[in-house]
Amino acid sequence: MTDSSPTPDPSARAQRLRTQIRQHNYRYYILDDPAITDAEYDALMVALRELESEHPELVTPDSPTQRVGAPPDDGFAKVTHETPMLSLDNAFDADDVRAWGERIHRRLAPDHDLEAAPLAYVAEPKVDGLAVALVYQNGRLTRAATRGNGRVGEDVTSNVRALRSIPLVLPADPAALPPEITLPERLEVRGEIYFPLSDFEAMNARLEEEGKSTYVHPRNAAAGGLRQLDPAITAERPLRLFAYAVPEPAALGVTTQSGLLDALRALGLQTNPHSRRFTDLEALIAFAEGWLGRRDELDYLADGVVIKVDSLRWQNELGAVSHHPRWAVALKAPAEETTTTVERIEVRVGRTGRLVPHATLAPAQIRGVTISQATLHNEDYVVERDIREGDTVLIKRAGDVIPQVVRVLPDLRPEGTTPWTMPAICPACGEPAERAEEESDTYCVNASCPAQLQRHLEHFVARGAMDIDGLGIKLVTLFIGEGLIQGVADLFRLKPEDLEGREGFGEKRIANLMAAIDAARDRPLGRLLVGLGIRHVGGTVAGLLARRFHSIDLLAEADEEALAEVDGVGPEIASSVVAWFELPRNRSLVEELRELGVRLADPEPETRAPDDDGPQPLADKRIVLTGTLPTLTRSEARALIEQAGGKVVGSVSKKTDYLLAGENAGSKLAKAEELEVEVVDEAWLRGVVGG
DNA sequence: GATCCTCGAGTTCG
DNA sequence: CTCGAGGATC
Repeated sequence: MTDSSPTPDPSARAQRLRTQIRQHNYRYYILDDPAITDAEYDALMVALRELESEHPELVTPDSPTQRVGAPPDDGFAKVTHETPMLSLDNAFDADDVRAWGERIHRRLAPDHDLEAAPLAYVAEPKVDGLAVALVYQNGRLTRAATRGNGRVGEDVTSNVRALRSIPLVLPADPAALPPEITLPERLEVRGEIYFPLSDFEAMNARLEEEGKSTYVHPRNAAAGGLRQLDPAITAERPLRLFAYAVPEPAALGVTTQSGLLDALRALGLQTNPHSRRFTDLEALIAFAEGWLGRRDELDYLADGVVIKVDSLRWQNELGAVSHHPRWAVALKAPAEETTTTVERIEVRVGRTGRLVPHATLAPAQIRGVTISQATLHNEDYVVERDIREGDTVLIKRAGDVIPQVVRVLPDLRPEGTTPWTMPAICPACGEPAERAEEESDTYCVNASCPAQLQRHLEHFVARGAMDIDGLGIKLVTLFIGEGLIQGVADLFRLKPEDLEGREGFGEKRIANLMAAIDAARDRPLGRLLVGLGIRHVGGTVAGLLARRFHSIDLLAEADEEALAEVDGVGPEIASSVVAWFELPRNRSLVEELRELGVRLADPEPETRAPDDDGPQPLADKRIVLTGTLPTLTRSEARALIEQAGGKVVGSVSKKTDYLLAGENAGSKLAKAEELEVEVVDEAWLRGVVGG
């Protein structure tokens, strides 16, 4: 065996074994050049384990034997990502990529001579796996979290620690680390965890042999593996990671995406071996399209090719919109399509009264998932494609998720079909339906339409609105069916006696439900406004209105002009709000809710006038943010500014009052100086807002 | 008037 | 996730 000369000192011997094992992991996973057989590797592990069990005091938390720790006891803790994990903008063909290239050139051109220093890009196949964020503190893996919704993910540290392909310690091989790369105290690495296809097939073959059920999709198997409550099971799945991003790359001493990938590799993390740098976008497109056609040569599922601007400085200047960076785009592989037949087209009624045509399909498989329904959106969608009952249609899963009818195959149309038409009446209540001239949607305008009422109640109790725990679609349906409730106000009139003696309603459940309804009386105004279902008023707009008006009475009195003064509210939303409060039935609903003890106002700080948010030192000031601030994130700075009455705008112009600049400020700083805009820093902001 | 971005609403399957 | 449409900005 490799460790053939045991030293008398167990501590030194343990050290040596650990180093050997780490090096073999590194060779196996990163260099793809194993120096020993699996059996030899296992023997090293056995030796280390024996040594550690004889000398428990020698066990260190980062020892390879400690990968599988205690299973988490209940579920997974939530982790908030300090820098949100954004998704990628999609391109569906080469022209979309060209348009993206032109957009970023247009954005950078005013401030830079792009002729002299052409943009470079980095492209690599896009792995269809699970995005994760790994945190290394002083080189030790201390936390691993899933992407989740981008802002909050799940803590899967103990599971990720169980994966041999992910180093517990960085650098994995100090000798291979070039001197110019510095390991910061805290390093967050982002990447994609995936199930290699060869291993996936082997696992399925084994499961089948054992008579167990197999996995349909490698991503599900990888996700299932990561979310095992028992990390020992995770350890059996040979999941791998491609690292591709670091939220704060400056700390690593790199200036480009390609340099970042080199650094990650030098630290011992695997990166996509097919990553390539281009200065010619056309050459890159050829490369990307090449991979789209040869996806099956890869040992992982790829759903496209990721393209990024190479320069981190330019990435920084391009910035991001709310859910994707401007400096990257994913050229998506065409979604897998298949054919099926339309069994029926029916029309459903949404809570707004919108009539939505819907196709029931003969069940069809796409990538192992059975599709049996698809939305047809609106009248135009069906009529333009001339989709009829009985038709054979091409379907796909848009974004690999939402079933979509792409087009009809007219040659396969049976005899005797008739074109589909939007019904003139609401299928639920039979009242006439209306479609405004310039709109694509048809509405049932009957305010007492039972379908709308049902949807409305479901919405009222849902998360995001009044959030009544334990009250969902099922109970709403039951309560309406039994005549217990006819509108949202009736929810607050429910008494325990109404439910007693019903099947499934024990004492405990009734008490819980009553408590949940009671708790809903005290929701913030914004949530109540969401629940009321005013057209164009969702979570965001409701929050804006609540912040400005504080109470439903003041909101009800506001005219269109006053409403449109709120940033984010224009004429459409304003008129929709006014129209809602003009209806007598809505006014009386508000009165009923008031009598039933539902809170209709947000508490105001004592010293405040109704339309004052406290001191407004930055009232009407327009401020641009640039660079990295010492302690505040961009969104925190934005929140502070807005709280003080200021407005954060995207680009420097004559109308800008201040430029709030941090480190690595780029063109905005130059522009501000040119336009003689006052440049300020974080300390100034804290001073002004009294922070 | 064009362009970019954000928001609301409805959406499927496991 | 996708669609359509509203709003901000230049």
